Amino acid sequence: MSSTSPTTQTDDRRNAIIEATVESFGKLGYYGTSLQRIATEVGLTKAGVLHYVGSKEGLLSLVLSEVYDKETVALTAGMVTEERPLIPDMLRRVVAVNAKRPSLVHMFSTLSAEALDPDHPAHAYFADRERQTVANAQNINWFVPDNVNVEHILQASFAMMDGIQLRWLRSPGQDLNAMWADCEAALFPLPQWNGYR
Amino acid sequence: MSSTSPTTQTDDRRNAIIEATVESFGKLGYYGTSLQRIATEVGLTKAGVLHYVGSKEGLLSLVLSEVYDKETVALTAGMVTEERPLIPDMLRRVVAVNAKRPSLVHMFSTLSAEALDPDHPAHAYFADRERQTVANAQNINWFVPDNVNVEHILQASFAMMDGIQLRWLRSPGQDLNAMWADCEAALFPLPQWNGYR
DNA sequence: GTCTATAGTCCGATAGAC
DNA sequence: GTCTATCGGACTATAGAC
Repeated sequence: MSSTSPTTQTDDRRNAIIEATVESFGKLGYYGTSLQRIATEVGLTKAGVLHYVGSKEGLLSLVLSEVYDKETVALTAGMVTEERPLIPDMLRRVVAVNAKRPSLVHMFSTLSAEALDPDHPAHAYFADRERQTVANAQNINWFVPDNVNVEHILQASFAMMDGIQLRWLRSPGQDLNAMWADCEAALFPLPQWNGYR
Repeated sequence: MSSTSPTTQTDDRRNAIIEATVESFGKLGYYGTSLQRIATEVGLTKAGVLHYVGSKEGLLSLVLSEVYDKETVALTAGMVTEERPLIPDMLRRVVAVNAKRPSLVHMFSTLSAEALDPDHPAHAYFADRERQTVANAQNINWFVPDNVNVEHILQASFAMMDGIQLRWLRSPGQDLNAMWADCEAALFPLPQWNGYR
């Protein structure tokens, strides 16, 4: 073994393909994206790109699986061990992460709408993802005021987050964290949620 | 003048084109929809469809303008004259209308995500629509509890509605009105909003 | 690992017959 | 008003040279 960081050039290509794909899926969706576009972006031919991803659906699998491991799991799972986990606190952290990755949020927003159609190649992925997000969060022993329905507030919160992210992406120059702060004030009004957020 | 209902057959074609387009834009988006698909659906050739709509962008203008007049304006505008307009009440009415038009909601959800991209032919339409929705609602003298920020609660509510409609469309067989009832309970908690919803 | 070449299909749009 | 025919181009994917 002559190299300590193996296949660096191949990995660079892979990463370039992923980056270009995230950008294009966000902007044009899966149907609107062509292999030629990705190829041009990374300086290859169509055949060159296909060598890496096998097919157009391979592009999709690549970006979805790549992102899944790195983002979705770690965030909520990390709060299982906290002593006094607060829902508004968790939501604020998710938003803070997303605020730094607009292109990823853009891709997920575009694909998740396109994938409402049951025939879309990513439909099952997004349906599972929705189920898992709520299910994961419900495994935590949240510290909330009396008479609060945890399932309902989680569902409502994640729905609002999707909607506010769409608005954030539509109007450039806005601060997602600030927009969410206003949402938090509406979702967790202060007499009731004093000490719980 | 020999006919009392003029150009009936032409109008029928137009309506068939609109219906097929709403369906296809929802399922496949603007980029994913082909004139051939619409033509096949309404029993014409591509050239036949182009006779009615001029171009592919004409399809888009057709469905957006057709829907705009009939839906968006009437709903919130009608509450300006009410004596004691309630925000939760208005939202419930909007949801009730949408619950009966899943294909329209589907089209708007898909296109509004696709049109996040500033180069999308419907980008300006959706940006204006977002501005107008909040602006219209702010012209009403809502009856709300003290210490409630009307602008924030409206923005948060419409964002949540977008998100819950995505979830509704993703999982068939759910009742949108029931899903929204849970959201309403979270957004307008009962000690504070007693008598205001 | 990357290329060229090509197959085969589909695209939006136009011209012109009827 | 609807058709056929056609243009020029884009698409995914494969085969095979280097």
